[in-house]
Amino acid sequence: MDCPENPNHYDSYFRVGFDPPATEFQVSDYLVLDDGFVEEESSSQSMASSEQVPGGSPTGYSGATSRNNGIKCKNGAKKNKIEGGHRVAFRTKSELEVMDDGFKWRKYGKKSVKNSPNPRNYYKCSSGGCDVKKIVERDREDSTFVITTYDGVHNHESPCTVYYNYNYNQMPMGVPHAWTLQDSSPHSSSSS
DNA sequence: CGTATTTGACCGGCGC
DNA sequence: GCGCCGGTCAAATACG
Repeated sequence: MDCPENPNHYDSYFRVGFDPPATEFQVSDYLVLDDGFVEEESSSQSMASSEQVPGGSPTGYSGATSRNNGIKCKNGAKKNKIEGGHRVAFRTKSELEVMDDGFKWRKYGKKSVKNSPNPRNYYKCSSGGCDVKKIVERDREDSTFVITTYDGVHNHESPCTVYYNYNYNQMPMGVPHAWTLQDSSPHSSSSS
């Protein structure tokens, strides 16, 4: 998958740790689950939320009217396991459970897991062709912590990220390579 | 009117 | 074989 939004970006994103203008999330744990590979990194870092993009809400996404083109793996046609799928788990300390990465997420389900007293929210990328899923769950011990699990990678760029890229290019501080997307580098490097 | 969100029900997989 | 849990979809509702 070629997607520019691979976990690596998030990693760099956190490492950048530029001071956020308003919202501040503390990443307590950053787990990268990639095809059996699990990396655990406990560090308290400050991260900014893209939802505070000065440009306003990045609602300029293409109206995904085709909500029907979703996966229809109902009758045995269920998708295989996470084959080459990217799984990224974040544990952030935030009052808001929904952290806008700049992408538009559509909630498609909510389920209460027995392991946690708090319900688990299931989000899916609203962009057509992008079957990225996001699972948001509050920590059962500390409700102040939110566990966000990203499943898959975006095959498109988020308007918010592009904005950041554009903005940083003009910023004196420079732009973190993490956000410097390869604007149009569809190198399908199926890293499966 | 259109779109996003909500809730419940259904299905599949796994464990016992 | 049955039960339980997790996950997803689908229809209805609410809001913009």
